Amino acid sequence: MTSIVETPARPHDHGQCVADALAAAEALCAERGVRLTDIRRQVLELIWQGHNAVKAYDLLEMLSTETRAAKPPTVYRALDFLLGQGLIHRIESLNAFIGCTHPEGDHVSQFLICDRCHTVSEIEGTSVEAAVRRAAGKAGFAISRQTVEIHGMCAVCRG
Amino acid sequence: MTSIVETPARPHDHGQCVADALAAAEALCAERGVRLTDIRRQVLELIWQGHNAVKAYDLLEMLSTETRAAKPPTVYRALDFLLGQGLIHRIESLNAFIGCTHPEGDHVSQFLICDRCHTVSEIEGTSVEAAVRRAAGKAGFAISRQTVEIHGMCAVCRG
DNA sequence: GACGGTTATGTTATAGTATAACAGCCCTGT
DNA sequence: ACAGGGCTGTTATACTATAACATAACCGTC
Repeated sequence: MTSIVETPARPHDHGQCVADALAAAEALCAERGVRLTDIRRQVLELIWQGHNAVKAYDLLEMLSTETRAAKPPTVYRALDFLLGQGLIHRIESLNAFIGCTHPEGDHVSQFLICDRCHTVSEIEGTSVEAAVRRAAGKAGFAISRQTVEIHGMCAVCRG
Repeated sequence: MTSIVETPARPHDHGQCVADALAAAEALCAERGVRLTDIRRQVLELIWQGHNAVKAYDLLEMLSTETRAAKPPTVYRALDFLLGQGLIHRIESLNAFIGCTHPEGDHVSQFLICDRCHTVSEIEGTSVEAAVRRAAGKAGFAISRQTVEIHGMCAVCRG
């Protein structure tokens, strides 16, 4: 079931978030010579409807019209593309996807996930990453991908 | 701040690992007054067949005999029990399960996952956790659960 | 040892997540 | 225009997980 969760998190001009994200996506794709097609842009925009993670089948439903039902590969292909370009992240512990807040440049993905309002925010700063790197280094382990997902309750929900 | 990482990929007496894990599970369940039934023990033992994460439907297959096929709820219930008792962990990024190496006492679960040999090791030590806690604290975020899964290549596979 | 409550397992069905494989269309460069 | 590659449509299916209800096993009490 589709449910676009209102994010109680700090009020802000969310239209601006969406506009910024889409503009950045346009620019990056142009720069890289890849195509941000209609479907891909639509999916990205739908994911950006809030600061919460969105599930593939909810996107599927949102993409469907009265006359035509979108099918899974359509949305999964768009998601694969957006993941590949670093425009979205996958939240493993939710089987869901969220817009990346700074798609220019590589960065690890580390999230604070509020289990009450479902807001997902990226952890800023490098200290967690540095600690992970040190721990991995000690084990002689070569990192290729980090998944850091912290569940709990955000400041707003704690009141 | 030391992070001791186990290196299970190296040769070792794995029978001892399994025996230790089962003995610890017996002891903990007895102490807590919960029942480590046949199915639960079987599932735990199957998960401990190696230091790699095991998928639910693989367990299902391993539990099935020629005459009788085990069904999903059977294995998922056992997994739920084992998770609840802290005897196994779930690896979100693999949809799979792995034996916990120190089930006594609470601890966060943080893993190094080799994408070549599929060995999963727990990161011991508190430095990553401490960094996560600091980052969450800065955001006023109350942690309830951490998922830290680092993919890459282990020392054995690199060397 | 029968009884009744609780916990565990069996069984059927279905929900939810994701990809394979092939066909056809559209963009782009020549 | 046309050829090639990339994108989308479509069908089918694999994989992951849970709901709901029926039956059986355990356990303390009488």
